[in-house]
Amino acid sequence: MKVLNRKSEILKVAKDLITEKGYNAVSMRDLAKALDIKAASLYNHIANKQEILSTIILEIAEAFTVGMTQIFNKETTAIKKLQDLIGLHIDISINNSGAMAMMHNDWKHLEADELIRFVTLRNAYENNFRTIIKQGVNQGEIINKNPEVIVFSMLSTLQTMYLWYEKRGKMDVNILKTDMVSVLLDGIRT
Amino acid sequence: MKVLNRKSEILKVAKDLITEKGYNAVSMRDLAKALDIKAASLYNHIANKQEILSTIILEIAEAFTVGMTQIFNKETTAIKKLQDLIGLHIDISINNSGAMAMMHNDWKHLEADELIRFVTLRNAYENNFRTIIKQGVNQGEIINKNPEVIVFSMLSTLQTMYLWYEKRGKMDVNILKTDMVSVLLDGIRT
DNA sequence: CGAGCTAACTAACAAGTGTTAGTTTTTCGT
DNA sequence: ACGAAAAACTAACACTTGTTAGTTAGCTCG
Repeated sequence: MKVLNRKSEILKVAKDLITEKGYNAVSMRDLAKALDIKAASLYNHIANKQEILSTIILEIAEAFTVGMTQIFNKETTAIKKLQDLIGLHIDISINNSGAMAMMHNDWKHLEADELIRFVTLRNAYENNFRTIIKQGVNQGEIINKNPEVIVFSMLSTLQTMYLWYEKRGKMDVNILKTDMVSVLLDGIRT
Repeated sequence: MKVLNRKSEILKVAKDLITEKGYNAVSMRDLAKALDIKAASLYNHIANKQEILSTIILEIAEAFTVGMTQIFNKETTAIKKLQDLIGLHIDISINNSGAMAMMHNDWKHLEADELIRFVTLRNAYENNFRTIIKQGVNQGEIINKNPEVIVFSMLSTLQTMYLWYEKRGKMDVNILKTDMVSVLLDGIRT
């Protein structure tokens, strides 16, 4: 089988390094050294440092957008949509923890058009999430508290899951999904 | 009244700048310019750049440790302790969003002893949290799911609250507390 | 007034930054 | 085995980084 082309390898190593140290703390020379080449050689494969950041972050942001659009447009209850969203986050987080970390920590180092694009995607995602919650409230499935509290408490859990999934002995994905649904929707009290 | 001394002013401005751009993206010259002085003048007040980071992060980390210790040692139910912890996070987050952001984003740029101290505090905090959850499970107050899922879903919500409290029209603190307790303990289903 | 302290300044350093130009080596299909 | 394409190299650029040394201006208090 043909292996990854060089650009993909560079992005993979960059992902690991930036996840560990942060975008600004990884120099092009650091990245080159990790690949056992010289910094100038990187420019045969990428245009500049920003491209590394924007490629990785926008790719995963768009994966979330695709997943959200699909779920959002289903003809089903708000609760079912939330269950699906939890599943979506788990599936993506588990296979892309590096990109998740970068999206979480380094999005603010995006520049110009790519920053705008990212923020637009993120806002659209949040708005869809909020709309689903409000539908659930209107249809009596979801408690009538401040929807912002609900939106952000669910989202912050889902968005930082990548942080602890790795660390805490990778549990079975299906068990994780049902546990997560149970905790987020029904709370933790007996 | 005597105003803040110069060092406190510097730390305050640094907090705002670093919150917005990240530790590595704020140079000593940036910080100096925001204070209308030259970079070299900063060194009359602080030893080096690290001191800014460690002072701010360790101060707030220790505030959490103090609060946790108090709550942890109370003679009361696990549920009551969790309610108090939610209150603790809200109280601290509301008045220290800059420091919260730095603790969340920039702790990995701490060095040497201060990094060790921070990680130690954070681990101790998490362990106490986990212990409370397990006590609750043993006493039948809390559902018998994987405690890790419960610990991290609560903690990630609490730790990123600073991100959205400001943005979303600062709600009344007491309402926020009861809503948060309700969502985190009893879920969102009717 | 004048000593002492606080807080600012200028000038410079050594190291590290992203990036470019031009060149050489390596790989690979024909 | 040969030519082309891919991927590496060396050398250098202009600029930014944290930090130090040495000096000066302004305020307070005896």
